[in-house]
Order: sequence, then structure tokens, then C-alpha cells
Amino acid sequence: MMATTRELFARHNLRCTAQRRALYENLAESRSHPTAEELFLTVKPSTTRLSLATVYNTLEALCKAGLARKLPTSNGSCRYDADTSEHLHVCFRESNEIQDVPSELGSKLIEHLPRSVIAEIELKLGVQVDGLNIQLLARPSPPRG
Amino acid sequence: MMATTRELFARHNLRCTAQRRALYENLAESRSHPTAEELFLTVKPSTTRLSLATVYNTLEALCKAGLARKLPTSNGSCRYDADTSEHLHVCFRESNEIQDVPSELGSKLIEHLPRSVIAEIELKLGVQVDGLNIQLLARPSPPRG
DNA sequence: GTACGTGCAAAATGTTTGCATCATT
DNA sequence: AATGATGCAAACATTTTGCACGTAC
Repeated sequence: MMATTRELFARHNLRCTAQRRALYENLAESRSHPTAEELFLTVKPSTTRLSLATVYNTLEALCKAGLARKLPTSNGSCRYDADTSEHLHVCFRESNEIQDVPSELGSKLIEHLPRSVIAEIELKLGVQVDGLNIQLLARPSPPRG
Repeated sequence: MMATTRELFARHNLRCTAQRRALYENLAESRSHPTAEELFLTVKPSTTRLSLATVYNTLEALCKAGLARKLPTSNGSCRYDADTSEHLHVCFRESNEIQDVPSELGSKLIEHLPRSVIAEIELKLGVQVDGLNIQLLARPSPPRG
């Protein structure tokens, strides 16, 4: 069953404001991993009051609550993803846009990662690994002749 | 045999200036994947003339030539690595610092990635994958009792 | 009613740019 | 000599902050 955004927020101790709801729902439906500004521009027209600062505040709150992930890019601005499951991303080198690798493809790769090696890394480096960020750096394929 | 920086630059059509040499050699010896500013502060004292703009210009030139990699982080600033071989990174969530996973550990993981899956992703998504960025998101281990 | 979220504007941070000068090839 | 690199300062882009007001609980 699909929970309402209100319920989802309540479960994570997030106040349900009109702005947060609009931002989260738009992010969750988006396929494009928008930047804060892109999300702002998309959501703003249909929301009574919305400022860019609120977008940043909300995205940080969502990430802290585990309802979103922040994806670093090479050009300064970060992108956001409401899908917090482990999955691969394709990053386009010129545009710094990010695309999901469909899970039926990506999971073949993720499932091959030996957990024992990660445990070994944790031990040897003295760290606790609690997330994974796998990006395939790519360019669009040239048209075929 | 180890090539001199001058020879290395010549091979990549990079002019060998005092600033570039100092920056590259410091980056290559560094273990910390410094930001542009960190590198600037490290190299500046021992270099006659050096500006932050030159650091950015040089790092971009090195990346374009394939002698360095730019590593995105979640806090806006990027970090740089003169080791362009495929290897894993550990990213610390609080500090956004980046550490190498020693290759004898990381290669166990990288070698497990099935190249056929990447080829499949390229085909299905219409992209050319020409690099990989694998980050283990981590926190320092708490001291053990 | 209280604690927290919001908008606005300003500030902080990180990176890029334009241009005159200088160094490498 | 010519091409390209440098320094400086200003511009730019992204994100964060402070504070008065507003809203959810």
C-alpha cells in the first residue's frame, strides 16, 4: 500500500507544510534528479509561496530523514534523488545531468559486489560504510551509420 | 623508469611552467585528494608566484590531459586526484574528505564488476561509459570498548 | 501556545572570466 | 617571435544564514 506524503512525513518526524509536500512529491515523481534550482522552478508556479531557501532547507531535511539523497556532481551544484534504494547512476560528462540505470540492469552489478570485501575495507581503514555512490561517467552514444 | 614531470607534460602537450610543475608534483605525492584551495595553500609558500586562478586553470588542464581526475563531493567544492587508475574512494560524510581504498582491497571489488553488464547498460541507455566513480560513503569507526 | 518552517535579503563559499603582463617553446 | 600561462580583481554561481513572521501540531 502507498502511504500518503503526510503519513510518510509523520513517520519521519517532519512537519507537513504545503511547500515540503509539493517539493517532495515533485521530486519523487521526477526522473531527472533535479538541482535545487530546477526543483524550485518546477514547483514554484503551482505553490502559493515558495522560496529557494526553503527548497534547500527542505532538501536537507529530507536527506537527513532518509527520504532523499544528495548526489554530488562535478560542476558545483548538487542533484537530488527521492529514490534511496541502492542503484546506479549514469552521469553525463558535458551536462552533469544524472540518469538512473534501471534496477533490473544495475542490480546485476550491485549484487556482484562482495559484501565481504566491504567488511574488509571497513576493518582495515577503520570506517563504517553506510552508503554507496556508483556513477558511470558517460557521453551520449554517437548516432550509428 | 620514472619520467620527469617535464617529460610527462611534454608527452601531453602541456607547457611546463614552475607553477604547473609544483602543483602537479604536490598533487601526485598527496594522499589527501586536496581541494583547489588546499592545494593552493600547500604549494603557495614554496612557489615564487602563484594565484588561485592558476590552480583552477592547471587542474582543469591536467584533467583534460588525463593526468588528474576531478572528484565531486557533496559540499560544493571538488577534490582532485593525480591517480587516474580505476580505484575506489571512501568519502567521509561529515568532512567530505576523500581517501583511497588501497588497490589490493579495491581491485577485488572492481574486478568483480561484470563488463558485460556495462556493455548492456551502454546499449540500452544509448551511452558510452568511459569512466567509473565508486565512492563508499562512510563515517569513522567509533573507538572500540 | 510553542516549536518549527518560511520568505527575504544579505553573506559566505567556490569557481570562472577578462585583460595586461610574462614565460615557454 | 608567437603562443599560451599567469596574476589580479571582478563577476558569477551555488548554498547558507539571520531574522521577523507565519503555520503545524
